[in-house]
Amino acid sequence: MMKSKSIRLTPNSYAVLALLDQLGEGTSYELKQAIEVSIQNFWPVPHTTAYEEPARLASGGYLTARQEEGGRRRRVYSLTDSGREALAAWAAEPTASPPQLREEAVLKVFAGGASGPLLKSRVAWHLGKIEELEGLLRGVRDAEGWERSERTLRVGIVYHRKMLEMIEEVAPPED
Amino acid sequence: MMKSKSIRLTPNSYAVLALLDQLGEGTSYELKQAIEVSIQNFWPVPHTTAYEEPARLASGGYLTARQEEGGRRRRVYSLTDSGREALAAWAAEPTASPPQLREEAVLKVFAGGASGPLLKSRVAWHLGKIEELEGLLRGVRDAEGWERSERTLRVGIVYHRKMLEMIEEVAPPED
DNA sequence: TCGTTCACAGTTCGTTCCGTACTATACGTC
DNA sequence: GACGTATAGTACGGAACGAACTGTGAACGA
Repeated sequence: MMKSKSIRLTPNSYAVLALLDQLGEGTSYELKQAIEVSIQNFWPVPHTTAYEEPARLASGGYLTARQEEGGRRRRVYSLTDSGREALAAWAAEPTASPPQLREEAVLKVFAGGASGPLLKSRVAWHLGKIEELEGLLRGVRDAEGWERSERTLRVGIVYHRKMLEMIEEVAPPED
Repeated sequence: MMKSKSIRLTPNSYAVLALLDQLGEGTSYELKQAIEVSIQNFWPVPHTTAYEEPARLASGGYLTARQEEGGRRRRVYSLTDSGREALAAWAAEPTASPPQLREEAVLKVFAGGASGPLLKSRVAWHLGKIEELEGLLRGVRDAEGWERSERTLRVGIVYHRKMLEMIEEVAPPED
């Protein structure tokens, strides 16, 4: 029984727990990669989270770490029972904080910027995103244990399509 | 000429500058209120920003503060030329960081939570949001100098409609 | 007219988040 | 076996954040 510091679990914590739950176990780097093909699109985190958060979680007793043998001797994390419980309890609550949107572009328009150029690159960006997600989707489709990523990728694709529709509605192409 | 510390301007800084530009001048509390009816929907900030950020901006020479006479003797902020310039320069750049979406609910689903209840309250939330924004829109429509708020409110309404469509598409009501 | 209450206004503070910039390791290539 | 480079990982400071708290003034009843 190791004594574990009491830490506060934030949404970022649960994100890491959920990812590790899927992976079974993994290093920070693997976490980072998993983030990129799964939650990044609806729950953005900087890559340092994949290094910092597991350490925090381990100190709280939610993860165990074992050292890899060869090579870089990286730490491989996996959930403890306590971690699994905490994750399940959180996921089971049917409440969630409302979605947040951060749109620097709209902020610029609000500040008096011209919307035209911003919109143009925004459209391109959404199109690129859709392609990217469809690529990831192809890669993930027949891999075992990635059903959840698949679902979130699909949601992502629909989301970006809707955003394109929105842009068209609020600012019909002039020319 | 006061000496002013060199500070880094973040999107939050520009948010405050833009608001003050619209208001002409204002106290932190007025800023806070303005935030709630304007940028909060596409650029969320905690209310403490309305108190902390103006102080930071003033220390950097982008705002001036004068003391109110009676009552609480609150500080009333307004833009300096430097502040106006910085704001204009930022707004004129046609680039913006990509939009970010934070969806705790999707994170929960990803973590194995049931989507049903989450979706239900989400739909209700979007509907409420639409009503709220429409209310604000009515209030703002014929007020002078609120054209920008109006525009962003319209975008907000379309946004929430699109989100409702998205929910319907990815999770058609079962019963 | 004093005290109580309550909504409004503002502050404090510790933690978490975040991005930048940097360092280190493995592995291929010449 | 040095060199380059893609991959992997770290350090760190400042900003963002939210919880909890404090202060202020106006309304009201006693």
